[in-house]
Amino acid sequence: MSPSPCLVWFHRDLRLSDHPALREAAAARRPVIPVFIWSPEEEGRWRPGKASRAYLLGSLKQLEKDLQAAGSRLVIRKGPSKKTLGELIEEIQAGAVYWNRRYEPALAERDEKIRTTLEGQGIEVRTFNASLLFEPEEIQTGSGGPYRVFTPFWKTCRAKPEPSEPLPRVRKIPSPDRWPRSLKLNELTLETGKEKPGIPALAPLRVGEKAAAKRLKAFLDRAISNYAEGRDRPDWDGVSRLSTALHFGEISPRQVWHAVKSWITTASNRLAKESANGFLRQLGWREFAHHLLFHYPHTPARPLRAEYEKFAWRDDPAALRAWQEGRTGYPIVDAGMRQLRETGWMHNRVRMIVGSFLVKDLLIAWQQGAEWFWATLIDADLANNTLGWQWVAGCGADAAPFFRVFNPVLQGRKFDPEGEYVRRYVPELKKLSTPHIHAPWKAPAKVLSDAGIELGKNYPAPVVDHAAARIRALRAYERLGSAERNPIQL
DNA sequence: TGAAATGTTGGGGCG
DNA sequence: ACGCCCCAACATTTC
Repeated sequence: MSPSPCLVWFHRDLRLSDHPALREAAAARRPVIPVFIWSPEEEGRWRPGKASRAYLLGSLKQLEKDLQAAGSRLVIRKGPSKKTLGELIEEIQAGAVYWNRRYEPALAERDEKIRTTLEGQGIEVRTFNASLLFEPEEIQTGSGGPYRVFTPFWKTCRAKPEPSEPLPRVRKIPSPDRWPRSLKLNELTLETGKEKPGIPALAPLRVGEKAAAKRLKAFLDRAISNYAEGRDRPDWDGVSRLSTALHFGEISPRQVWHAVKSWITTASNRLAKESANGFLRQLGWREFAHHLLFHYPHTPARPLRAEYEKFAWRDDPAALRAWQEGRTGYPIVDAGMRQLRETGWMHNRVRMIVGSFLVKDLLIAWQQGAEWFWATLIDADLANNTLGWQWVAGCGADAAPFFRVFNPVLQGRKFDPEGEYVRRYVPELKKLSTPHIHAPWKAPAKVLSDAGIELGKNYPAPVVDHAAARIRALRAYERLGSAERNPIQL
């Protein structure tokens, strides 16, 4: 009698290398059935947005091909996870289900319930860590609680044993005698959402596990040695751009970690080594984001610092739309927002600038920014998105103090000094000379007309005056502070 | 992973 | 020679 099949339930681990669930199942010499279940309603408000779904579709296509090359298939289903798994188990008489864990609160809870149910039915369940260097519970403060400040969090992580080496790629996957039925990928209708905006065009060659490995190699070959400077330069190709691949698990943080570590040992100069360590620290922020989300599950919607619940945000749909569409009149902000719409991605430095602008210059609630990013980013990740917005709004863990207001003109001049980034995404300003590129409203009339720009006609005048908006933001923050000191008695 | 306001210092012009 | 003022340049404080 042949051993019962094992289901390998794919989540955000769309790869064949360093995939513990698949590796263990394949090593057990029992038939393996890789399955992907589309059940977005189980993610509640934070079901994948439009851009994310478009990328997911591409990534699943690549995974299908890669599984086929290993002699296997990807079984695709949709419906409630527990019910769908139950049906599959029944159909193929599976004896085991393996998966790599997810840590988003709703999903972690769902998966634990499924585990309990399956185990109650006598099914073997094994789960693994494939998407973090350090799992949320294993890092604790001296008093046993979660961290709220990055530096001590990361220090504790670094004091632990190194993350384990990545597992080798699974090359041959044992097949069952009979495959269960499967949907076609396009039957998941991942691309048909009606909500705005449209989806970015994705080049298939840039999606999937192989593309992710290439991206990492290219980063190590070129940009990492100058990452200390390059990470802040949206006009350069100075960052890894691995966020999307990491979110979908086309590459694992362990793979990135060890590749960078070994690069450091071969690097010759001190600056390059420091740059690479700075990049590892960025992986630490990703860990920290997951740690926080796990321990403070309410934070995608509500501030970690409770006093910010009372902050008097403005409701301003017109300004919000101007921000979303890249029509604020501040070139660096508009360039970022248009890069986001056109490509589904934005440089991190610019994410901070546009975030600060929404929250502080426009005084619009950070949650509205988080929702827009969620809909438009191909790398949308609940942990990272939550941390980023709470950081910029000053209401999160280890956040920028509220009075730290980015000046979009100075930031533009500092990090896009030639204006190349602005000109790439805001073509109306293409002919404007560099000294004026970040503040067109201050350019002499002749300079503007020579560049073919008519403010308010083919490029907007600033939606707010930054100096005045900054003061307004500080006032709003001040009121929050005084309310805190002198709470209204009920 | 700011920026603006305010304070300090030191060189040079000048009476 | 000296004090005074101006004002960068830099440092510190404040928001």
